[in-house]
Amino acid sequence: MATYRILENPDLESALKTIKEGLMRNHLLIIIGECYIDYEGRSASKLGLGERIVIIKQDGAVLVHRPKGYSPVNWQPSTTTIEVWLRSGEGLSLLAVRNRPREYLRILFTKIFTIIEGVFHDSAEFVMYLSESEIRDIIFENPDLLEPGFKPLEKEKRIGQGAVDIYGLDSNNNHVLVEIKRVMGDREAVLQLYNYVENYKNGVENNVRGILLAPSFTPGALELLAKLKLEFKEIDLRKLRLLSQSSKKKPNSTLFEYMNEKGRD
Amino acid sequence: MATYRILENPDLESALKTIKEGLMRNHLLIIIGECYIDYEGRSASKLGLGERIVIIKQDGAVLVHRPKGYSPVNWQPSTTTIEVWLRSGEGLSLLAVRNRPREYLRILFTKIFTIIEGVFHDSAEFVMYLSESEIRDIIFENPDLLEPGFKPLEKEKRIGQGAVDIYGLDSNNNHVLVEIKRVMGDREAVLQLYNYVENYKNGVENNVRGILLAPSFTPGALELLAKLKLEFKEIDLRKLRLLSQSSKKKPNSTLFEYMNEKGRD
DNA sequence: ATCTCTATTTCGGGA
DNA sequence: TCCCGAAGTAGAGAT
Repeated sequence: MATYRILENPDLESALKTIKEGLMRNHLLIIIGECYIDYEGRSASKLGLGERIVIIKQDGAVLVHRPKGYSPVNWQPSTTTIEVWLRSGEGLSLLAVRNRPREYLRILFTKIFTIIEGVFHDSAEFVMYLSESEIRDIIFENPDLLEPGFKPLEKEKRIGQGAVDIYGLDSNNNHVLVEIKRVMGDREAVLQLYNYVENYKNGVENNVRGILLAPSFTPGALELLAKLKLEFKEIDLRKLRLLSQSSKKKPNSTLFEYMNEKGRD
Repeated sequence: MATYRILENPDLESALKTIKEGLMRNHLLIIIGECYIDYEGRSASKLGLGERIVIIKQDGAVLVHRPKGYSPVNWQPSTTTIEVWLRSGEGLSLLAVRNRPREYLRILFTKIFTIIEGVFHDSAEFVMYLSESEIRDIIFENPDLLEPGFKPLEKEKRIGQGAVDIYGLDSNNNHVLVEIKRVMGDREAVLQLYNYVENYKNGVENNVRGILLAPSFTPGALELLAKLKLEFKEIDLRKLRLLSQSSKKKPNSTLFEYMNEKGRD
């Protein structure tokens, strides 16, 4: 059960004390206040005064969120050291340093509105469906989805420095390299496939086909596929999801299914 | 100035009322509580019961954070509709729907520990230094950094569907296509350059050089560069940063510079 | 430790 | 609007 405390409108000394305690104990900290931010590392940035939410997670990750938008404006992934101190007459200073790559995130709070400090528990399992690797496995088990007579031989076959998703033989014993995309296939995906095919041709054979598998394709991708004499095939994610559900044991009933069954009302 | 309120240990009815008001007024909401989460859209996921921080931003973006890690476990970028209602005997249900792509995020709170609801202001300008486009501009202005006698002619020159960073002529009037990476150059960057060069050759000339500019290169990239007869050159980001600082008017003194000058103590 | 590739990538810019 | 490529991408998996 969560154990935490809330400080409202703390003076900076109390804020400092609370934040220091939280950091020492690897607690979660949510600091809401007015601050400046500077970052220097792989790049560098600065951000003027504004009201923000700063979250320091229990593993030391730091997030700075503005009132809008999905992305944090500044951040630090799980950091080795976070220090905090008072700068008399200016505010409360927080420095988060990451070692590899060496990066510095500095926050200067001029006002702190609220601090939440404590321990939160969350050990639930996170399950994600229909990742690319899952699609690859379904195609491997159901090779006719690619084309009749296709014989898949290897998943993640190393070719050069990379690995093609599926390698196999077609009904005429041509070598087939299959690159799979879970989202719309773009030029980048085509270039990836091209690289595998050229690499494989150089190494071994000449009768090599490259097939890009995706739910849809950008015009640029289709043009490039034609130019590079590569093939493509659309996959129907809905169909794959059904196959996936029928082939493996049903997961425990989810809230989502539950809600779907019951509806909202 | 921020205007907000904090509810501690609200019953679900009060929580519902506060969240509804916050949503109606496009306020920021931070909801800390115990919840289940299901997502369905481009992919699908489920997450069992655990203690989490849910942030609903003033533009409708939704973030669900676990106690650890940089990334939100579930989220919804700025959403069209968020609904919330009570499910008697079960908890408080929140549904965030995005239209393109169509995605559903459902959160069922079984307990709500704390809610923060209010308006926060942040109109400060965010400035980022040494983005790729900035590097491109510096090279364009200082072409000798690439090689003596290089004459840059065009930035972001369209070639096929993409655009090469810099196009120009070398001292022998060869066409030169320059692809710039701010981070370590990898195989993908080489393929990108290769694609531009081939496309340009087909279209026009034969004496076309392709040069990849990056602070460093992966072994795979170097191998591929050799194979495809493309060139590369290392750039020194520190040197570029100095050039950039001296060539353009100094930005206002930043907290970062200030701290550097003064030190921490 | 390094390299490669995925991601519910998100985001911004240009056609 | 779609498409393309950057990002302080982060994170996982393989070598």
